[in-house]
Amino acid sequence: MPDLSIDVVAKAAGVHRSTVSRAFSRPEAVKSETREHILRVAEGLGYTMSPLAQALRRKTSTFIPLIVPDITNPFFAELAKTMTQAADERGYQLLLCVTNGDPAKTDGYFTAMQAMYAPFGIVAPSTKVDTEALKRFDFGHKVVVIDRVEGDDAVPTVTVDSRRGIMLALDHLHGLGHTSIGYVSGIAGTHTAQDRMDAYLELTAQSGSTPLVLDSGSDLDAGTRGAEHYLEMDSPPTAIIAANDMVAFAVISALGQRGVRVPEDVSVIGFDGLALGARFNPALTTIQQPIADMGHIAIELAEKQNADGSVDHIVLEPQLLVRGSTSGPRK
Amino acid sequence: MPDLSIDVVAKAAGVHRSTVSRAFSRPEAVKSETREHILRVAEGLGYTMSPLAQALRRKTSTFIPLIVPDITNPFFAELAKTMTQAADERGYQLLLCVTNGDPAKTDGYFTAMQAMYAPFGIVAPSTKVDTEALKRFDFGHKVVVIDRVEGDDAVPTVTVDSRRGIMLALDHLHGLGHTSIGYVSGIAGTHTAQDRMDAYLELTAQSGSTPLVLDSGSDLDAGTRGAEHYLEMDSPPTAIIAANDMVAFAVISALGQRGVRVPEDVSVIGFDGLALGARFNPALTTIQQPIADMGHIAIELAEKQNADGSVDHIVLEPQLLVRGSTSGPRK
DNA sequence: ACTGTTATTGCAACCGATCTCAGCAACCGA
DNA sequence: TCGGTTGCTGAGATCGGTTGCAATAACAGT
Repeated sequence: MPDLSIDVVAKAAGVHRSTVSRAFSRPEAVKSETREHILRVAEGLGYTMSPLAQALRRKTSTFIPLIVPDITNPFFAELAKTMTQAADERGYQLLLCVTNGDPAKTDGYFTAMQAMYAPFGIVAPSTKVDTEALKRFDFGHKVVVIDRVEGDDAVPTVTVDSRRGIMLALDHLHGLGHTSIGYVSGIAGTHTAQDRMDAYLELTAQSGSTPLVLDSGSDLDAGTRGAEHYLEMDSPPTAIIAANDMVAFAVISALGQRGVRVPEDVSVIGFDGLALGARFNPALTTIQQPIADMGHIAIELAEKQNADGSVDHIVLEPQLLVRGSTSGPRK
Repeated sequence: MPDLSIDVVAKAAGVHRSTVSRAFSRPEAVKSETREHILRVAEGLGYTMSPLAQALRRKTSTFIPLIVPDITNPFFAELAKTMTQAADERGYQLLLCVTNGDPAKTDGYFTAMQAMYAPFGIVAPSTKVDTEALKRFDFGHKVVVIDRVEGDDAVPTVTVDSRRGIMLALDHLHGLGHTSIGYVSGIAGTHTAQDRMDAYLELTAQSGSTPLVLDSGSDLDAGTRGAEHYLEMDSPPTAIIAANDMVAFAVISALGQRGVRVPEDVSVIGFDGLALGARFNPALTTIQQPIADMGHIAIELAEKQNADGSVDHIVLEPQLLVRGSTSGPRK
C-alpha cells in the first residue's frame, strides 16, 4: 500500500493539494467539475483522509468519548450501542471509556479527550456529577450528562422522568390490586437513583400507604439482602419495585432460591426496559426508558451546544412495559 | 488554557523542542539532569503530549479497535470490559466498534483503523472470519481474532477449547444421571459455534446416545423454538445444553412461560460463564470461559506479533461452574 | 476597451510532535 | 598536544492535512 497522502492524490489529479483538501471538506469552494474529477481519482486510489492530520490542524476531531462506569451493565451496553450508531451516522467515532466507578479514571479520560480535540463527550455517571470538576476541563470541550445534575447550569443533560416512571409502576401495581408495595434500591450515587427512591417514598406516602424500603444498598447484592429482608417480615409486601432491571433480576433470583415465586407469590417490577428482561424467567415487567432516543438526543444536544451555545435539559417519558413478572396479589 | 505545545515547554525550560521530545519518549538519550528539569517544568505547566501529533509523525498510535458484533451481548460486554482494562494498563485506548454483524461496517472500521495508525486490532467475530479480507488490510496492521480461523495461518487467535467444554457439560449431566441430553444452538456463523455443536454431536454419539438438536437457528428466538420443540416431543430429553448463556436464558424463559420448570422438570446448562448467570432464575450452571484472560492474552498476542512476528494460537481451558439450573433427572 | 467584481486555484505557513544529521564539548590514550 | 571516540543538544525536514492570502481567469457593466 503505497502511502496514500493527499499529495499523491493531488499529483494524480493534476491539482494542488489544497484543492484536494477543499474538494473533500468544503465542496462548494471548488468547481464541481474539478471536484468530481478529484473525487473520482481519490476513489480509484482508495484514498481516505487521515482523521489524525485533520484533527491536528483543525483543532477539533471526530472522536467522541463515552464515559460509562461499567459496560457490563446492560443498561450502559444498550446505551453504548445506540450511541455508536448515532455517532457514526454523523461521522463521529465513539471512544468507549470504562471507569469502573473510579473518578480518577474519569479525570484521566477527560484530559485525554482534551488532548485529542474531542468536540464533546458523553458521560453516563455512577455518582453525582461534580459540575465543578467538569468545568475544569471545559475549555472548549463540552460534555453532556446522562443524568440530572444539581444546579441545572452549564451542562446539558438528558434523563427520563423518574417520578413519572415510579408513578407508572405504582399505578400498574395498584391496578392489579396491590396495596403493600416494597422497594429495593440497589443503586445509589446518581441523581437518578435518588430521584427514583424519593418518588417512591413520596408517592407511596401520598397514597396513604407506608413506604417499605427493603434495601437501599448500592451493589447488586442488594437483591439478596432485599430478598432476605422480605423473608423475615411478618407481613411482607405483595409487590416489589426495583430501582432498575438488574436489581430486579437479582431480587427474583434470590427470591427464587428461597422458594418464593414470581409473580405467584410476589410481583416484581423493574426499571430500565432492558431487552434482556424479555428473556428473563419470568419475563420482566418494567418501566422502559427510551434508551435509543437518549443516545441520539445526547449527541444532538452536544452538537447544538457547540453550534449555538444553548444548554438544554431534556426529560424523556418512560413507558410501562407489562410482561410476566407482575400479577394480582395472592389472596 | 494557553495552548500547550511542546514548544512552550521547550521555551520555559530553556531547551530545544527536540530535547523535550526526547525527555519524554527516549529518556536515556538525555542527560538525567536536563531531563528531570524538563519533566518538572512540564509537570508544572500541566503539559501532556498530543497523541495525535505523535501518531501522525510516528506512524503508529495507541488506538486499538475492538470490533464486536453486538456490545449488548453480555459476552462481548465482558470482553470489552477486560480489554479496556488490559488496554489502558499498557497505555492503549480501546476504540469500541460495533458492527451489528454487518461485514461492510467491519471493512469500514478496518480502513479507519488503518488511517489512525492503530498498531493492531482485535476482532470478536459473529461470522467465520474471512482471512483473505483481513489480509487486504494487513499492511503493517495486525489483527488478533477471538475465534478459531480456518487454515490456521497468519492471524493469531485466542479461543477456549469448545470440545473440552462440551465434554465437561456432558460429564456433569451424566454424573447427575441424565442420559437423554438435547442441544440448542442459537448461535451460528463462528467457528466456535460450529465447534461446540460438532463436539456435542460427536461426543453424544460416542457415548451411545442419539444426538438431539432442538434448534440450530442463529438468533435468540432459538430459545423459544427449542422450547416448543421440547414440548412437542413424546419423550423429551431430561437435560439441555445451550450453546451459550444467552440462549440458555432464552430457553429457560420460554420453558418457564409454558410451565416447565428448571431444574425440576429439565436441567439446563449454558456456555460462557457470564456474571449475569449468577443472577438468573435459577442461577445458571454453565461452562465458564476465562474471559478476562482472553482479553489480556489477545493484547499480548498482538504485541508479541508486532515485536517478533510470531503468530500464536492460544487455546484456553474452560471450567465447569455448577449453579442452580441442573439437578438429577426427574423420575 | 477598461475597470470592478466574483469564482477558482496555487502558495506557503502552520498544527504538535519525531527523527536524522550535524555541531560541540568533554574525555581517552599515546 | 592531537586525532578519535562518546554524550548531549540544536537545526530543520517531515508526517498529512487546513487555511488565509495572493494570483489568475472569467464575467459584467458602462
